[in-house]
Amino acid sequence: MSNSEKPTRKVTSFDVARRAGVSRAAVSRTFTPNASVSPETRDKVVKAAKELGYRVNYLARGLINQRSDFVGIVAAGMDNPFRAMQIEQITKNLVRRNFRPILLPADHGESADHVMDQLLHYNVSGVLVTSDAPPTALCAEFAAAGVPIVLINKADSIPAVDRVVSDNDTAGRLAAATLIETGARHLAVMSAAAISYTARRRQQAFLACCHSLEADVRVIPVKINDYANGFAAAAMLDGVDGVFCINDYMACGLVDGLRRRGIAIPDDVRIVGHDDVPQASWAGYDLTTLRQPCDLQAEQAIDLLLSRMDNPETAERVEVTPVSLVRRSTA
Amino acid sequence: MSNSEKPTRKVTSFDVARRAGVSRAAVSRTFTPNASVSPETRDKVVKAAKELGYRVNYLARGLINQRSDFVGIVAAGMDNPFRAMQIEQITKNLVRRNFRPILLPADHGESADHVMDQLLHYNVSGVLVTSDAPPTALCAEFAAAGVPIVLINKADSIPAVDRVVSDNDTAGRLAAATLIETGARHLAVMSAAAISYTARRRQQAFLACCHSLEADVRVIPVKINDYANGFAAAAMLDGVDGVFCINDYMACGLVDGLRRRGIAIPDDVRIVGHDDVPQASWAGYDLTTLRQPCDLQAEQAIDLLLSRMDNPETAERVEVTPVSLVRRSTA
DNA sequence: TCCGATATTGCACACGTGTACAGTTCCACG
DNA sequence: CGTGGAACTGTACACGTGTGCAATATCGGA
Repeated sequence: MSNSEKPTRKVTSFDVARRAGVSRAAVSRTFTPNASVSPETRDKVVKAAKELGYRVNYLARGLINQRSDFVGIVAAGMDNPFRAMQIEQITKNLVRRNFRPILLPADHGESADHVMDQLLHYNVSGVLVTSDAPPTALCAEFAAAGVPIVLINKADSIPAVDRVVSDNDTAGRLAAATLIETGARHLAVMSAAAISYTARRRQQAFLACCHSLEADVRVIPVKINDYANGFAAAAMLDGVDGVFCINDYMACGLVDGLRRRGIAIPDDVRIVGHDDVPQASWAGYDLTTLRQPCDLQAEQAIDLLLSRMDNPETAERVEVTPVSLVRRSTA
Repeated sequence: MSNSEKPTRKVTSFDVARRAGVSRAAVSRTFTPNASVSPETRDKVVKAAKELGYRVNYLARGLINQRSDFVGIVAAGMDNPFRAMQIEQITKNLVRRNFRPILLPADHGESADHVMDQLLHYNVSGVLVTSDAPPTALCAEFAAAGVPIVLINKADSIPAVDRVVSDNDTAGRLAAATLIETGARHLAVMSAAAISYTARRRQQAFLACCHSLEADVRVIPVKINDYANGFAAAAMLDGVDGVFCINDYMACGLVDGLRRRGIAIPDDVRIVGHDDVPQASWAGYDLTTLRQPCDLQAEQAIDLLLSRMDNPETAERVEVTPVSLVRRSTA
């Protein structure tokens, strides 16, 4: 209908004010919660805004408010299906709470620092980190800028940085107990402990529990906790009849590797994974595993973020995500 | 070392200017590419900036430049592993080009509109959409605001909206040819054609090719193109010995469902999937499938975004992502 | 020495918004 | 009718930055 209106300047609150016959402040107040505007002027403003297609410029608002609606998510290893679940839950939760998630992949080594450095340019309200833990110096810069950081399943204590960790101790204990209970006598744990805090922690808990039960245990080292390494590790299981895989991603590989070699699951080898990835419940795997409720974990992490936004001076907190055993057919 | 410096005001270009003994404009020019600053003042500014921990406020910069570094990604169905790959490639590509991806999940019906509406508040440089196509009215608003939109694998033509679509025609043809070539005589295609443009298109191409070859074909309707529906559909294959699954996600379900019923693959039933998801190459599936190179697809989509940013007035373009057959053991 | 051209600098304005402050209106109550 | 207070409105400033314009400094050549 309307002709081509080339010089479509961005419509501002000033335009709306003029059209509604009020001051620009009235427009601002109309779109600011808990501001004082009479119903009549509000109506006039809303009407004019709708006619003009006006939207508040959140960048300008963030400038004046000293805080934006952005939350950074720093993630690595997105090939792991668990990471996909995690990111989905986190982003949905953030959007539900009216934040905008800005997602930064940080795979190759030092890029995590670089990428987080970028975030300091945007007045983000907070940062969630699921990749390697950022260096302490950088964390200090965020703290100085008043930007809370929450680490998910990562690393040891850093000053002024909150953390959410899944209950790795219980996980290790449950894994050992389940394997033994289902008949395993020669246990093993598979993990690239050097890489990840989580892997290291679960491995330790598993070993500790096995030792306390005086069970026979070995460590099967892998380079990375992924499918390929799990598959390859099937060749290194002589004399083992029960394996705890640090995550399901790797466990799927192990299952396929064992089948390829004609080894029966769970009769010859029992397997317990971790995470309860979607593939774990696929009929092809039907993996006994430890469920890590990443919807709850996302909730916890974002709660921590908000509470530190409100009072930044509190001591760092650690929230533990509960773990529960999901019994399926591999153990 | 330094004492607790509570009133840590955000450090601005003004602070840097004072410390370096220059004007604020000099600071701005130092951090603006292709600006005119002498090497000496630049050095002074850089030194002062480092000492103070100064970072350019990109929100303010975006305000003055009328454009931010943000690119919106609207995605649905993140449980599908292909979506995870897609998002990983897109975000990595964007970050490499110095954009910040803001990821908005849009699963439940109308929320895509709502979520995209939010983006108009942020002066985003562009939007990539992999969920359902946004309504035409909304697209017009983006066009008016000068914000390019690129649809990935979605919907039909919308004015001023560029698209990237994978080569669905070739996919359907290759699938049919491969199934027949490997001995199938009674074909079927599985897809929730009502839901998705891509599914509809691939199905059509497959049927057309079968008809032209005078092969026996059926359509097996499902509600959603996911694992569970693929698994359940294994019960509906009487007399079928070759199936084209619209995506690998569903194909994995079908494979597991058939195995459960004792049906041999590929001897009794041949299967061709689509996407070449990571699971397709897992030993447990070893799926013959059509590879859709989503790294290339991301590149194409972002190229379209950039080229429309430069000249917004051009007619809408459609880029086709090539598809290639990956022969594995299911066909 | 003088002059024109070039490189560099600072001033001042603009981007679009939130809100303190003072001023105005209006109403209820004495 | 007078008055106090509540509700509302507009003015003016602030947020942190990029850049046009004019002014100044520098330099090479005649």
